[in-house]
Amino acid sequence: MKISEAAKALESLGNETRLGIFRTLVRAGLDGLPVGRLQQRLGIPGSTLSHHIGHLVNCKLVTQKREGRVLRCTVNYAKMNALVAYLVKECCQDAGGC
Amino acid sequence: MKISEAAKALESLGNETRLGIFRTLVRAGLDGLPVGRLQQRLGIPGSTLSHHIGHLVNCKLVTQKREGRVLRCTVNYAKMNALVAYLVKECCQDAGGC
DNA sequence: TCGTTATTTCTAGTTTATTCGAAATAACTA
DNA sequence: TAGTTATTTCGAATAAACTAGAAATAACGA
Repeated sequence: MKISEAAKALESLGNETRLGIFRTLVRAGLDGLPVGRLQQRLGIPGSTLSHHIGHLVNCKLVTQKREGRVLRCTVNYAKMNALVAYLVKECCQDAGGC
Repeated sequence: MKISEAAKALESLGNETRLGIFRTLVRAGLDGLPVGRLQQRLGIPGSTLSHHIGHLVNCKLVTQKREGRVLRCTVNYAKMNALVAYLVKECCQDAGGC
């Protein structure tokens, strides 16, 4: 993983609204949640929510799949794992507690 | 760790310049590096560098200790570990690959 | 005390992000 | 096709972040 890619993903998670969206999706498990359900749970205006989801999708932390009228959002665990692996590998070397 | 705290740390690392600073400090190991040495290595103007280091210090990912004329920066591994732990615990639950 | 080195704080210009209403698009159902 | 629901895109306002020169502060040595 390149540093620019990691920074992009970290930046995405580094916004409380987006981290909240992401965490909600994580808690929803492998099935994820439709955008509308996220909106219900988080109480964010649609356009704002869509903007933030777009951010997460753009850096591949979240994927979307259309199911009829509904767009289902799911955490991309592979990407998340790669990010954590990057942090541990590139940014925790030589650490006492790592 | 509260979500706001995690978001703040992630936001800090979510900037390529700061992630570069952080990674350089990690690679410097437990001794860290003085600000001036970071400046030499990264080629960033002093005021800009200071601004970014301040950001990292503010969210406690980096600590600073004065040694005479020099300010030595060191990675706060405990904080970094806590952040990674947060990501794994709060944001990787129910994951296939976690 | 004066000069030098190391670093921060101040200030301001420029860019980028956030927010959300309104309008547009997509997909279904009657 | 018309109506309805789900979601995005557009547009524009506000806020925040980034950058870096210049001035200020801190610590040392002569």
